[in-house]
Amino acid sequence: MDLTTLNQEQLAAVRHADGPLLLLAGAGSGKTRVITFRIGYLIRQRGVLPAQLLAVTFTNKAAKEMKERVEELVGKRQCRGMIISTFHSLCVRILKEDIERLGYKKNFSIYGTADQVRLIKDLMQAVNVDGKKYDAERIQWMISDAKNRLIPPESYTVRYQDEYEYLAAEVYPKYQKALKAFNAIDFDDIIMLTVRLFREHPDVLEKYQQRFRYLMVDEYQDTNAAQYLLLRSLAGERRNLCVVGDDDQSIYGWRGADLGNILDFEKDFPGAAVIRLEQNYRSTGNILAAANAVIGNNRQRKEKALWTSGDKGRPIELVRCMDEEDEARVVMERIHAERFRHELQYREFAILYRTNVQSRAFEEQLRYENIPYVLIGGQQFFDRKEVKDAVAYLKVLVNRRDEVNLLRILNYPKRGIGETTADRLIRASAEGERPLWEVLCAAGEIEDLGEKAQEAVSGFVALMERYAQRFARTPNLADTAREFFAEIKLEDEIYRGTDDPKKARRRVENLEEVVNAMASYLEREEKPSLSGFLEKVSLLDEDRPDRDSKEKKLERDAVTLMSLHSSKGLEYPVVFMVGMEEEFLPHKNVLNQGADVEEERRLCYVGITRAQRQLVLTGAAQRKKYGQLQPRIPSRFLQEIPGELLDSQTSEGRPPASEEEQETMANNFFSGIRAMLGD
DNA sequence: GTTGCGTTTATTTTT
DNA sequence: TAAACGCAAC
Repeated sequence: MDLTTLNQEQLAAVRHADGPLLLLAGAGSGKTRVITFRIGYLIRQRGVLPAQLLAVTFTNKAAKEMKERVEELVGKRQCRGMIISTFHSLCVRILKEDIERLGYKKNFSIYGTADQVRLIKDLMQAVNVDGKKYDAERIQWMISDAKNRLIPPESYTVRYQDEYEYLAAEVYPKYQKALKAFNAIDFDDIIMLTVRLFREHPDVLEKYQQRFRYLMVDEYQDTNAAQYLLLRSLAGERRNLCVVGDDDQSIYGWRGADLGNILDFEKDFPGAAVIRLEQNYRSTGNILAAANAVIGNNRQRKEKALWTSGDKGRPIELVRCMDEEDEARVVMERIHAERFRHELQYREFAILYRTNVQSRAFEEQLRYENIPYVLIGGQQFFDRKEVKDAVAYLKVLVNRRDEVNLLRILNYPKRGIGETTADRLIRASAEGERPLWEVLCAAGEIEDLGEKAQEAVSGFVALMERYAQRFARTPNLADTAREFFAEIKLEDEIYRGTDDPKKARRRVENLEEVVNAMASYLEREEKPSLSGFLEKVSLLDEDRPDRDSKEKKLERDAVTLMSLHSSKGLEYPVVFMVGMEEEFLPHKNVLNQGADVEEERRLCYVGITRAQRQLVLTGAAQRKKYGQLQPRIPSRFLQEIPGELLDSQTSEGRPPASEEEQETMANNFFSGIRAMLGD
């Protein structure tokens, strides 16, 4: 650990051990390095025990990376007991320990958005009088928003008087009650319940305050009210809280992140030291100048400017294209040309866009040109129906009170428990105020159930009980799961229910991937359990297994495609920011709602600062939308970049066999040959 | 319980 | 344009 490699500010931050510290770290200022050095410094120089350290991040990826870097710095042995995790994993851990104090059982289910929406739909059906269809997702969003602001059901008040608010006010308490009856918690509860646990049971809080002597938080600008309170409680009197963040990179306001947390840190923690890291080690001068110019238009921010001791680099390219197809082609041409001229690998390119749907045109073109790529985000693996079905079975095995998932699998695959039977069971459950599972177990006692139905139900109960026991006994979870899915014939059901055989094949593969994910979980984990696996799945704590997973492990050389949001924290030698048009960036919805354009500008800033050497901005003059051509207007943020930094071009549409195109074709030819040779 | 057809509706970002 | 949904007919 060589402290002399740090600049003055970085060194000051590393050496600040006790008391609150606000580290304002601009993009590319070596922030992660400072955090890891600081952890190392505390352990090595200050004799802090690893178990007394807690570092919190937002994404599993960031947590994993930080952990690896610390281990590399101070040695794996010195890291034993140190916790570096996301807010959500940390809180699940805490809840696993003491949630019984709040009246839940330890085998609680974690509900993701899809589960939540399903439950809310059911509840709305029960409430709904006028037969009008309301958007359950919107209600889900409103409840989530309330939870992020720590508003419990009983305190939810209608402020704007729109019909959705009234509906939310009605549904929210029922929703929360149902969750508890199902022994389930949703994503927002993970944080909110932990805060409540600490507040209502000071002895529990004290336990953790005793343990965690030094707290560190990355991406502090993204914390919401609940997370803020959590940190505050944990920091306690000792106030050894070091937060790292950049108000200019706050892009999760829509998820309840409160920019006030970072802007008011000095007020919340009087006497806090403030250190700014403004020297940038990532990008060229031109790129930084553009970034500074754009973000300078925001009013709500702490004044700062990135600078570099390096040179200006190449100008930023701005390419005006005809339409989305043309845009994709332009990007491909650039990739080929850059790769050729500067001997770059595919993995050194990233294509960034505002919305996930924009990836499509690029994917098509990349596939057409045989360029390998990885797509980050988009349709989540665990959101696919077949995956959710499989996971639902496992969830019910662990927690039989989980009725959302119980109802999901009750008659899937078909086992003779039709709608009428299900309705009768549900009614019996409601009338007797007993959990649905108990009713199922006692199906024989329900008179209005036919003999056949009774048999079907008890068969299902027996099946679940049998496998619950097997899972509890065997260490070989993956094999048991495979057998389980085979026995209930999930695969057959997929083939039957999918007309396109190709799609069916895909889905079956996805089902297999669930078992594979479980197998790799078993390898990694010291004391594996079914509920442990489900926890990882719910928190998306695994590299998402998709059909590329094997190759991906070999660090495939591929172009990266992702949203601007997912790009935060990453860097690439060449970055394409595509779709630089009004209504994309800033996004249409933001404009309509008259909401915060500043957050969109920050998003733009995040994108620009991902680029190390070369930044290419593209936009289309027209674009197909819902099958119709629409004229497009260049993004207002482009005008905020000083003209002298830009090299503006117009794509020539399709020039008949230009030099560049010939080069493209030649490259395609060669990459085709390489592909044939198995390169 | 399923299939097929016509109609509607899109509209952001994710732990 | 495309996917998702509802409804009617099997």
